[in-house]
Amino acid sequence: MNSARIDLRAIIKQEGLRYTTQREAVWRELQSSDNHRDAESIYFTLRGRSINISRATVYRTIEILVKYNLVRKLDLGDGRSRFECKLGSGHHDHLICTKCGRIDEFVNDDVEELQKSIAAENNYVLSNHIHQLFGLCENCQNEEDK
Amino acid sequence: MNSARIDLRAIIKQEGLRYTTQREAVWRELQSSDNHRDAESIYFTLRGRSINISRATVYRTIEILVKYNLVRKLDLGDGRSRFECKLGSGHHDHLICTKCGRIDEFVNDDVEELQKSIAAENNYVLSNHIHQLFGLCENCQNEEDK
DNA sequence: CTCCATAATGATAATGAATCTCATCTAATT
DNA sequence: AATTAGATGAGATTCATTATCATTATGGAG
Ligand SMILES: [Zn+2]
Ligand SMILES: [Zn+2]
Ligand SMILES: [Zn+2]
Ligand SMILES: [Zn+2]
Repeated sequence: MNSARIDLRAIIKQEGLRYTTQREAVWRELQSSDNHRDAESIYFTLRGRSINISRATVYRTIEILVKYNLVRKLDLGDGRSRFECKLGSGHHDHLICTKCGRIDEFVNDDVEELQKSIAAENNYVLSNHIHQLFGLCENCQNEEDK
Repeated sequence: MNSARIDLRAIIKQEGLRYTTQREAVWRELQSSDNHRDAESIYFTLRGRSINISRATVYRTIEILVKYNLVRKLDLGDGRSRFECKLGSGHHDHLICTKCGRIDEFVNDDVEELQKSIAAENNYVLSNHIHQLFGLCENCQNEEDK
């Protein structure tokens, strides 16, 4: 339910930080809407709801959410960071349509295992990875036929 | 040997473009030095060799090299693009040390096959992918023990 | 070799995402 | 209500990259 909201307040408090309307708004927005949002989009959505917030605060709040592992930061290669709420979904990677920008998610345990062995072979201790597949989604393939 | 240089001249000419000293210099620099160079590094190296070139021309030349598939553009997540000459090495992906910035390369055909099946399952026609593993390299792990 | 059209270059301004500054505001406790 | 330190907003700043445009130089024609 809204355990998520409670989570943020608890974390915020525990760290001696303050639970502000701006922080709550960004967190709710990231939870309730589609994932893979960029900062500008969050900023405009909240402004459109008459919530008083600045770009700087959007960025600062997201930074906190990422720090406390509630939000994942994505670099999809288009110059702006995207963010997705980590509640309610496990680790996944992304398929991105180069034509329409559609983003799909995939989970593949075999690849995850191979990543571990690649790291081991190269004497790396892994912390994270980026795995993104770019191409044409089904819709955009069909439009190519015209 | 220098078939590469000939390649560029041929491509340049074929497109009705002009083979300038700046374009040759950038291409030679990318061929002769370590891979994973950023534009600024190429700019300064060439200036250091008394080659007259501007940042804009470095970027413009790299754009051409990427367009004609001689150079691959990498986004390693640190805010600046890296470039690597595609001659003399097949497709590979990267391991990146988050502490010292070291970059290693890996080739894994099993992963490449899995990428194809993931794309097929999701009805995507793949064009390319980004696969980067981040962690601590061997040296940096040892320094952690201090 | 010289001329010429035009592609290419360089200096600089502009862009855009993200961060920083700092005066002002406000959450949270007393 | 007063207090205080953390949080905010407006605007400046940074940094990589791109755009502008006057000047330069390539490469083909003659
Ligand atoms: Zn599409
Ligand atoms: Zn996702
Ligand atoms: Zn290292
Ligand atoms: Zn490489």
